[in-house]
Amino acid sequence: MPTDQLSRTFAALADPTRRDLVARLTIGDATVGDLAAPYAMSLQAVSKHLGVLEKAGLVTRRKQAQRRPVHLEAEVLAPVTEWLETYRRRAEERYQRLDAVLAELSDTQAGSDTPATGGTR
Amino acid sequence: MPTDQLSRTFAALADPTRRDLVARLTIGDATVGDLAAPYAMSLQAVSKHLGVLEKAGLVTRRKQAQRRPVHLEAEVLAPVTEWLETYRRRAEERYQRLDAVLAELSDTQAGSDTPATGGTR
DNA sequence: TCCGTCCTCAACTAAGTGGTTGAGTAAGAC
DNA sequence: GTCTTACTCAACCACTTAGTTGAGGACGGA
Repeated sequence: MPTDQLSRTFAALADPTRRDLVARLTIGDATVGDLAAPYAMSLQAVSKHLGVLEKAGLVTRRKQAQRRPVHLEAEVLAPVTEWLETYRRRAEERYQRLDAVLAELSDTQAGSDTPATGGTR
Repeated sequence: MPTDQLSRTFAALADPTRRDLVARLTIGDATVGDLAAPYAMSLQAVSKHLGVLEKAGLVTRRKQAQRRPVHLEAEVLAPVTEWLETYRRRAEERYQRLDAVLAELSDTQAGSDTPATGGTR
């Protein structure tokens, strides 16, 4: 896994179990045992998943006696959303420019019967 | 890598080279060779990266003589953004409820020394 | 027809992932 | 003290990933 922050966050969310953990943590903090209960995998496996989320900064673990309550740090989702929105928007703008060009082209064609001069494609 | 769509998309974006490819493709379609040029890795490696993006549905490849122009399918970013926004919002709502509880608690403390008679506000 | 360009496929390697089990640690309960 | 709970750490496994090199296919140009 590459070491940059955005990559770590994307990678952390590229697993259904970890996304489910994040989803459940929006309800409230929970201990490792509570979190692990619903899954058909060992507690250790879930602890590892939490480790991945922790390295990505998505989650922090407090100490409370033997418990280790897990807390969601939802702010770090923001840069990810931002990246996605930036490029989705950029792509959309490009389509709109393209549509405009096509519209102009078909106007030209409609206006005269001479075939388009600059026929690309 | 798990086989569900959302996981594939997150995983595809969890690599800086692939994110850069997506970013550059918002400018416009490009051939594999053009895309590979700036990177310090083989053409084959870039072709593999494009394969990953293609499996995630983020990209399609046309045939045009020997060229294989790559096209970005930006719509598939939407479900990812949606997932992120859903849970970011859910977490935020929880914080606001928590803040409200805390505010009420400190109001009660500040307002009188007799314990709260009823919910103020 | 042969040649060069553009690209994919196949095989391999090193490193990382997601799971397992077993052992160990820290802290409250008795 | 001893026991139990809640968890982490370490070693191991099968599998995937990101890169490499080498070979080859498809197509346009001379």
